[in-house]
Amino acid sequence: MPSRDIAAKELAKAFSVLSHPDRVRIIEELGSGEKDVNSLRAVLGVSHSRTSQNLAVLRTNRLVTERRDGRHVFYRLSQPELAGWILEGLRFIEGDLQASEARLSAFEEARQKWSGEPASELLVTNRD
Amino acid sequence: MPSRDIAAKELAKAFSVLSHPDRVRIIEELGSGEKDVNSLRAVLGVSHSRTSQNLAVLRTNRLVTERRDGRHVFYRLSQPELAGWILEGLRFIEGDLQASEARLSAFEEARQKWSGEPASELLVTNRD
DNA sequence: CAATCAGATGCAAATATATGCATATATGAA
DNA sequence: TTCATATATGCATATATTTGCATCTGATTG
Repeated sequence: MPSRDIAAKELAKAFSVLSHPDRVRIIEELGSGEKDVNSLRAVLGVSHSRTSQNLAVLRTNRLVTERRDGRHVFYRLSQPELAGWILEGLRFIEGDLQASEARLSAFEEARQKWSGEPASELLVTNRD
Repeated sequence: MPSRDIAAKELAKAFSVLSHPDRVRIIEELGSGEKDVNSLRAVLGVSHSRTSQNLAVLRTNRLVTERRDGRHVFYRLSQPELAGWILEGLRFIEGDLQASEARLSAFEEARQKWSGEPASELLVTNRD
């Protein structure tokens, strides 16, 4: 398989990991520091199984890493720079300026949340 | 539905537009200037229907714009920087190692082929 | 110190839904 | 009519969601 096919396939796969609302939200939440499965579940307001399975997708694709502490499993972003890259891309993805209102405001909201302070927790504690 | 949910959904949908190998390839090919449907079809080596349908997805989401010239329809990126941005994303895929040797060199090769000069055509001609 | 129990999470099978693709058909320009 | 492209339809595959069960860990009880 030609190199460009391989690269395109990998890129597409990477994007498909990001193309699920729950996973987007998880990344968003983890942007401000590690969280355990149950708090993610609570914030997202979805079933534990759904939370767990979407975390599995992120984990399998190495977007997050886990840390076990007792009965709880804490997740964090494995490549914080990734969030920055995504952030940059938003303005290209929104295409020309006539993208739908919904999408534009969604991007705006994401920009604000994602560019926020990078996890006080990550900087200070990191106790394990 | 809370605005965060809406936002996450929009973001996810935006990413899903990029989560198909053909569409990634189209974007990268258009990175070096506008092309008509049939040359895209030829480069990708897929059916015309498939080409057209994936172009439709990109068009609907305003990532590309069309220009008709006689019987031919030329496509170009709405935001030319999009191609380069996606290409940068390769490094995150490489980043989470376990990427095989073969894959790494495929990435390298793809990078070279895709990072060609950014469309002299866009700068000069634009004849229509 | 077992033995047991409950909380937190993972995993699997079944079903629902979405997406991709090829074939066929339609449009629009020369 | 023919060429270039677009769209519709139906089927196959993939992805998501729920339900139920398994596992692991820490706490409790006897």
